[in-house]
Amino acid sequence: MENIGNLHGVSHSQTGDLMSSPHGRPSSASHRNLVSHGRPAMVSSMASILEGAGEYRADHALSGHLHPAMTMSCESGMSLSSTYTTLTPLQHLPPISTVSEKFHHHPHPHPHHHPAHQRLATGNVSGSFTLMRDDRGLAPMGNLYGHYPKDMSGMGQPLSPLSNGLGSLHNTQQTLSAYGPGAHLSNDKMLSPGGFESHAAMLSRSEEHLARSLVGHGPGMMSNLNGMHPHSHLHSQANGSMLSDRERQNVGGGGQGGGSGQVEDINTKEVAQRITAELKRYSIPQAIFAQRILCRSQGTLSDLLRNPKPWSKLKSGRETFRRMWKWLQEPEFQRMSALRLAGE
DNA sequence: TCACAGTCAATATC
DNA sequence: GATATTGACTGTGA
Repeated sequence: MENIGNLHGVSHSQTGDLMSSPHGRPSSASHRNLVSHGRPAMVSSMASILEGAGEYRADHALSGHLHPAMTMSCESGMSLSSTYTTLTPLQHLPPISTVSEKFHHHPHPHPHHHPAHQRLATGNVSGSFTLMRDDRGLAPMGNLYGHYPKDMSGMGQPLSPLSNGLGSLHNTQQTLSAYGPGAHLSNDKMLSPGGFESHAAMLSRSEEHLARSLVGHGPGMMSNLNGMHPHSHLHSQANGSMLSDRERQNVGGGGQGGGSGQVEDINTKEVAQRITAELKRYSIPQAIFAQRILCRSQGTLSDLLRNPKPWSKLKSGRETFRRMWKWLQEPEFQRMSALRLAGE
């Protein structure tokens, strides 16, 4: 937490909103500990990042400072708006029907509110990181990459093995420079500003590609997804605010943007495969990802990744896939930040 | 009331 | 330690 948090004065009241687990099952506090486990040696780096996770929110204050979008993920329905800019309250993932609603802190008959749990913000996938977050995110990232030397070197290139578009996403990472004008990057080393521009074009293309591959419908789809257009998307990224465009669109678009409802069709199998690949790539334990990004348990994530149901057959479960999809859409840097922040 | 979907938590397995 | 499996629970809709 570092500095970033301070920047945002926002606190999410909402925390409460999402607090309860979707089903309100009586979970015990223990549950929240999930996060804590995840720290394999391999993931040491990640672990460091995620580490804080264990204590959800005692220091909520911190999180409060964070960009709302980030911190609250789960609670806020993830929808946080992700915005690179702090100022723009954008959009959001539509409240996940399930989660968001359920998370509403209304007095549940069930005792299970695990405050801790729910509060944990899981990353909002939607992303929303503001520039400031860069610092935080980056540092950890470096560690992560440590595991993957190759990848690192390849920052310029698609980090991910995924053939389709993830690579592009990764590239986006380079955009970091954009995000944070160098300011705090010192520690982050890795992201060399250099590649960013050169990759801009690539990014745009790749992202577009990715979106398509993941989403069942054609172009129309994209627009539906969170209201983002591949093209606009790109531009913004180049500027370091990739989300801003989308957000704007969402905002303007109509309400829902956020998403949750807008996506018509996501290729769940593809998303599952990509998520699996990304988790492996960065040595991110399922438990961590599930908890922080999806607000779900490790078992649930494992099942979803291994046995993804067709989008058409999903109901409330779509929300979980949307979150995964959203996460994939984020630049690498943001993804990591989300994991980390959520943990904090 | 019942069936189903989604999830959790415990446990087994790798 | 991480992941996969599974039984049980809860919410929703017919």
